[in-house]
Amino acid sequence: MPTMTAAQKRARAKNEYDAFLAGCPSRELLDRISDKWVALLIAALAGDLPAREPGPLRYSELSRQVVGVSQKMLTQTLRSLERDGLVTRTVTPTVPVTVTYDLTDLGRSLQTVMRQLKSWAEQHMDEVFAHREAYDAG
Amino acid sequence: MPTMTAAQKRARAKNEYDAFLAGCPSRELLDRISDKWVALLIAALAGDLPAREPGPLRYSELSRQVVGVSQKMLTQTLRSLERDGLVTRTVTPTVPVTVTYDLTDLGRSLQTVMRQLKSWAEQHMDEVFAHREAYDAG
DNA sequence: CAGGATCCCGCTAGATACTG
DNA sequence: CAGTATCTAGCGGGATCCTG
Repeated sequence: MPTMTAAQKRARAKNEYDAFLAGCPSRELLDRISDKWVALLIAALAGDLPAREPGPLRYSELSRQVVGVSQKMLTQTLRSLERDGLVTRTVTPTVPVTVTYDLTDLGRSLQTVMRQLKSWAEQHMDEVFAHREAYDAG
Repeated sequence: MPTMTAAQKRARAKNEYDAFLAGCPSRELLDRISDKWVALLIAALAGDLPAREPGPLRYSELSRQVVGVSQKMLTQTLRSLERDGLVTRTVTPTVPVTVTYDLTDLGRSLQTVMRQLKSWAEQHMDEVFAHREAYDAG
């Protein structure tokens, strides 16, 4: 995520600075949390996955649960979540070293909201797909 | 948005097909609605902006309210929303032609959820930014 | 007015290889 | 095990010009 999007730069240049639409920090955050892997990692850590209880997970466990994530994106996303205070990273000096990740309270509060999004998707996807087919047919 | 992400292809290739994490339709939908302009357009059409009531908006009104969106992305995003049954597109044969966009009931139900996300961002951004500074300092 | 068609650039996800 | 480093291709998205 860039520090400032082209849209924001343009708005700034034109001196039309709209709080919600362009340069507002909450917009930045909205961008952040609507990231693909962010959503999945938070769900995974919250235990919001079939056959899993909430609790800390190790790096390798995460990479197994979040099917399809590359090492690069996993590390990168975890770092950004840690930076934002949404997850904790705990290193246990065993050999080899053990690293676990867990949600913070802040992270859990976010998860509550994210869960609703997931819920909406699950409830309405049939309807959306029906619309999509009708549109493509017409 | 691609029909199938690289992650999905990989999952399919490995025959590890996880419902929520890889190829599930609800995942696709989550991707869709976490789009930047989708969020903003829905908010705009819902009237979830300073000094605006809900109601239909014209193409040019949208492009003015959603600061920074290009014509291409505006059209593209509106089309996809229409295809998914989230907005309606109404053409009135005046000269020149008048086109208005409005949320459907489905779109409004989504907006309810999106609003929560926005709300979360607005309430917790200070905390997140504090974490961020601390992290960068350390 | 409401777009369609093109060109083109920057970013970034992803693959691969390496390491404490 | 839990990452880091490097390279590259692909495409999202912006700018620009054009039209019914």
